[in-house]
Amino acid sequence: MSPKIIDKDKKRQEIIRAAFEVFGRQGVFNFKMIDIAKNAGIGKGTLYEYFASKEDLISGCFNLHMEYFGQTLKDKIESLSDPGDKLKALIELTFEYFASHQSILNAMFDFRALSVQGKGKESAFADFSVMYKKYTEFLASVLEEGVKIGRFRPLDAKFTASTILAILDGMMFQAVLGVINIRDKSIAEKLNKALLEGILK
Amino acid sequence: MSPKIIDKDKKRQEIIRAAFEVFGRQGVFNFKMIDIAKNAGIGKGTLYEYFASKEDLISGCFNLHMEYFGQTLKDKIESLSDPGDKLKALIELTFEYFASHQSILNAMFDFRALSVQGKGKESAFADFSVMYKKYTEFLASVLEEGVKIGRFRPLDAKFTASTILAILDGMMFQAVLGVINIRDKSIAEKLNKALLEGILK
Amino acid sequence: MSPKIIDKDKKRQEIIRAAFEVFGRQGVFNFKMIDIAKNAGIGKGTLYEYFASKEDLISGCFNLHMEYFGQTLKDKIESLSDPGDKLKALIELTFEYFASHQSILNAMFDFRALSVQGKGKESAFADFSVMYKKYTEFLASVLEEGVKIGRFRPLDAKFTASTILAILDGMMFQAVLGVINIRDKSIAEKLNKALLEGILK
Amino acid sequence: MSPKIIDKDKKRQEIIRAAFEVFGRQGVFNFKMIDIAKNAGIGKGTLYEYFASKEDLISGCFNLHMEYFGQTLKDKIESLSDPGDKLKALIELTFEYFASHQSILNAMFDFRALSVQGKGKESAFADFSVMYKKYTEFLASVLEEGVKIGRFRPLDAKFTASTILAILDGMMFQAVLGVINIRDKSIAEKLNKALLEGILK
DNA sequence: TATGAATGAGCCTTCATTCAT
DNA sequence: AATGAATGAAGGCTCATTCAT
Repeated sequence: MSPKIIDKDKKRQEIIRAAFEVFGRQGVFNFKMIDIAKNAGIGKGTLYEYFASKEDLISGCFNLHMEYFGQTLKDKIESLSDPGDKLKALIELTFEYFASHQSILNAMFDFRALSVQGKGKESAFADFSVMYKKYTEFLASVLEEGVKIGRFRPLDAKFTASTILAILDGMMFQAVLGVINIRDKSIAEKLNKALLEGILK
Repeated sequence: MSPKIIDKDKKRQEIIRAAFEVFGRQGVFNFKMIDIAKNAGIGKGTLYEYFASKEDLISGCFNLHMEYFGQTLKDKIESLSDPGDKLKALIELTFEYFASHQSILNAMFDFRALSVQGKGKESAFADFSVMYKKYTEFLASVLEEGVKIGRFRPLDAKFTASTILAILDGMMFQAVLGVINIRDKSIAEKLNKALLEGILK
Repeated sequence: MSPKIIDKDKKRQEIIRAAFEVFGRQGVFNFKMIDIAKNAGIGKGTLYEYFASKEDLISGCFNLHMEYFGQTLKDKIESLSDPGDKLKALIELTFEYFASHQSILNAMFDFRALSVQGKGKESAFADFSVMYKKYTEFLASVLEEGVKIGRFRPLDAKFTASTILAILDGMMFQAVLGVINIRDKSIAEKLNKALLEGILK
Repeated sequence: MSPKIIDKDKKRQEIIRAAFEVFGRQGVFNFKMIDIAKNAGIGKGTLYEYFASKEDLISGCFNLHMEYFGQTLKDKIESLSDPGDKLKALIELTFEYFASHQSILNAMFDFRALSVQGKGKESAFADFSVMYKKYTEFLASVLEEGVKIGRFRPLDAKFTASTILAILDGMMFQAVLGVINIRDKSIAEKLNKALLEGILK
């Protein structure tokens, strides 16, 4: 019975939520610690009870949501057996997830910039490419499975996986730019149709 | 049109070149003005003879290369008449351009982050989405032209254009992450093949 | 005079003991309140039940030990009648006291720095010079007594007292620096011998 | 012809001078960088053109004056040949130096506190005990020389050197406390007389 | 009484920009 | 035109102190 720990965890989550709001408004490169504190309704010093530094807070936000997004995908997709359904679900979930977490979506692209160089040297951001590799491999395994059971045409699984990820990624960025509307369900549908018609036998 | 003006322009270009080197090394979010001055072999104050501010320097770098890249595409593509060739050239040129300007590629993704919000309020970066729209429209017009002359199957030109851009964009990012090798010519080829087989009659 | 008061006093002493350990390790200028709380095995807030402020805690530590040291000297010296023995005892006791309270010795020199200026404005530290004057006067009275009864040669009591104190002080500092070993009994002996041979008839 | 270097050095000295004034007023433990900047009549940022950090400034001040004091002693004492004169000069010079640099004297005792522990871990302050050893050895060599040539009585050179240093040190501290007046020339004289009468044959 | 989570005043340090030379 | 010394606004982080439990 240690309610303090539960509170601590809740508060950490609440800070991360507040942080994403700030990221969405001011960007991951321009926000100040005080902005997040104010947005979370706490004092500046309190932030440092939950995060060791500004960088720790940023990577904490990133890690939490990558984990959460990954888990969301995993849970849904593992419940499906047909590789075609899996592919479809993957695309739909990605659109849905970021459609309902617009502020996280914006931040993701800042995280990507952070992950590539600069401060990210030794930090958790080094994992961005690891994450990409993992997703590509997962996608490739779905594709290979589909090919094996004769559900998909023969294809270069690795290349196709990479391409699908690229499309999703590129689309997300266009959503951030406001060029396309991620909430428009027809986009995911059209994408699914195009991909499946191009891949399915 | 005195020689001085030419010198000024040359020096500006030289500073931009030096800046991209620094961006590639330290990122667009972490570099200091002094870094670029040193890299360009000039004094700190001299930078301000050529750029009004740090932000002006960043957007100057961005704009110059977008212009240059756009011109490169335009020159090549306008010399072609077949929409299929145009599409092919677009993809190949994009890969080639960034394959031979790796440091610019890295910086582009930082520019994107900058363009979305934060400092970008009033700056030249607001044009990032404008540029995207322009490219999508251009691509769509190529596609529509191809459809009209019966070279491409009937398709949703706007959606397809958006998707192609997304693929290119996503691939570029994977290159930055080091997950794919942009210099590998077979990638552009495979992409072309897939797209054209999916689009061509 | 309830038992609670006794407990309070005990705990205060215990905190002071813990504080000196911390002083010895981290110095009187760098320690944090939390360090002492942890070292005393109590909560941060509890410190403030026993000391009104950080400065109060520091001066509390200082005062307690000056009192204790003063009392130790007094008890011993008042039991002696011969001024020569008194002088000898003073030197031996000083060496012994700090030899067996190394961490206090270290802290004393920090206290001295504190006492001179800075925070010391209104604080108990202003008494450092008062204490010095008192000791000099006491020492001078011993010397004068010795001169009066013909035990010491005629001498400038005030100056000699000041010099003896200076020697003790300077030696203590060399002990802190690790240049001499305060536990080496021969030092106090040599000092005594030199002083007494120089002072005694 | 590089006047800039000369200026830089001069300004560094000027900052150090201003710093000692501040040390004397506020102590080495309580001063703020802005205090020194204001006292030197420069901007806060300018300090960092001359010193890498607060700690660097402190140790810079300390080192400069130890060097200067050491040089002052050396110059004078090496010009003398008689060990008795050397000893006399050492004492007089020490009193004179700190009598005319009261603010430095105050700061020295803070430096000592710093040197013993805390921040001084890896810093230049670790040299305080080295300096002490050097002085003790120098003093011992003067004493041994005096004994050898029959100017001094036989004595324990190391112990006597240590004691003389202790007296000087202790006296300086009493001066800081305001218990004795360092400008009172009779003190150095009395000390010299006492020492020489005790040491000389 | 004991606690430790919360707080914010305060300070070191950075760095874009200016301007005298 | 070119420079770099000087600047000070700005912001991350610390830590003594408070106070609700």
